[in-house]
Amino acid sequence: MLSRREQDTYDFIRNYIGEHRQGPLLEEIASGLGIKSKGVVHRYVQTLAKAELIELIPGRHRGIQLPGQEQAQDENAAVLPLLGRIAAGLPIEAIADQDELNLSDFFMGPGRFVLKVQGESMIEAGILPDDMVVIESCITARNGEIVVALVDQQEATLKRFRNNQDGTVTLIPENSDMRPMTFEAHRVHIQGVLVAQMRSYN
Amino acid sequence: MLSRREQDTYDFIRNYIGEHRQGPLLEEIASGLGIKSKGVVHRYVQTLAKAELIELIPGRHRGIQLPGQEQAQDENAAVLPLLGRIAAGLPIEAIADQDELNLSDFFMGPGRFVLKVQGESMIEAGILPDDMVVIESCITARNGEIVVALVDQQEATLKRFRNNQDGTVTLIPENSDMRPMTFEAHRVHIQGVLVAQMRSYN
DNA sequence: AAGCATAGAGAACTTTTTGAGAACTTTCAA
DNA sequence: TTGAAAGTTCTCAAAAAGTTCTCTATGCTT
Repeated sequence: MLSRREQDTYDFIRNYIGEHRQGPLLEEIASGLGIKSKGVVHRYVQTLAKAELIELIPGRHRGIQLPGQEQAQDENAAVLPLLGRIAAGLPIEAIADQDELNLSDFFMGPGRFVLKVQGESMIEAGILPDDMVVIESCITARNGEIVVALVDQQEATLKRFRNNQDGTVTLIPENSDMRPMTFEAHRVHIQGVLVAQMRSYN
Repeated sequence: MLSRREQDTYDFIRNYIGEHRQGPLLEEIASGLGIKSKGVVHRYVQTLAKAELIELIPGRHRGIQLPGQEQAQDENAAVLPLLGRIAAGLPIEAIADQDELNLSDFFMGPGRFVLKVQGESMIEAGILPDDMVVIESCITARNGEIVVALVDQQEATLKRFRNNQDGTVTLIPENSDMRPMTFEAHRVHIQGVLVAQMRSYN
């Protein structure tokens, strides 16, 4: 847990980098926080680095970075820093460990493609309009999987899949305003199963 | 990471090549930057070459080039085929056009990191437990944005943000079972804003 | 009162960054 | 071919910035 001034220092650094695209000098932090001694700031910066909230290149002028920055300007290895777990319900723990999330591992695979979602039929499964869904091409699905299905060779839809074992299958929307639909199995062609989903807030 | 004068040198070179379609002399760079010693410029140029920001032919007069286009497209760009739109509500159109979705464009950016969601407080915004959220580090947010906020320097939570303009801010969970919480502004530190979300079904 | 954590000042020191310039080698065009 | 022009390699130095100290002060807890 950070003290008040450590938090101030952290906020200043992020603000500065957001504005200037480079790390601040210790003396810039000092004057920004109304501190006269860069030795004091150095102490705070070291604490932040130890908490892995920032990364720093020792000795280097302006050698303060935000985690993950170096990858961003490095190559386009699609890797993001994985900082920890965030409580979306009861607050649990603050930002902590250090790891990496490789986007390729997360999304890529043979026979996969992306579709953009229209409509709200899967909204209760957390799939919203304009989300992108990653589909792995295959022609069979297990019960409960979310699939892209073509009905009567005409309409591709994203639904939860159930095989009724009696020659019919049911496509279930995750939206209480909509009804599941049951078809004879031969009318329904599976195009693929949902393996991932992504959304951009821009 | 470049120092100030290294950056100046790089800017000058790119400017020069853009204008003259050939590399500058060391002495042209020197006079352009107000440096009297070409030895100094040589040192900067070597640094830029080591960082692969420029390419140079040793010894050659005007032997400074910008990196060729060959590195522009690279081998493991995380790209998935984008096949089209899928109807999650009423079935609309079948798989159609051909395009690409670049994962880097979708997710990457300076100062971004990933957190794993715990709890169900944002479930009605389509953010489920175990989803990964991409956060862009910043310390301010606009009303309505979803933010990672630290309350009393203890608890990092994902909530929708509202500034009440009276010295208080409200953090709003997207879950009708939970109540919005209002705090004095100084108790709440924004860690970043939500820019993307992803989920894997494995 | 003693001990501890936080906060700040400032001095002394080290390292990085920047610059000058001399001496040398290579390139290139007359 | 050859000499001026340009690139390369040094050394020296100073300014700027980071690092490491010690000292002081103020609360808070025990």
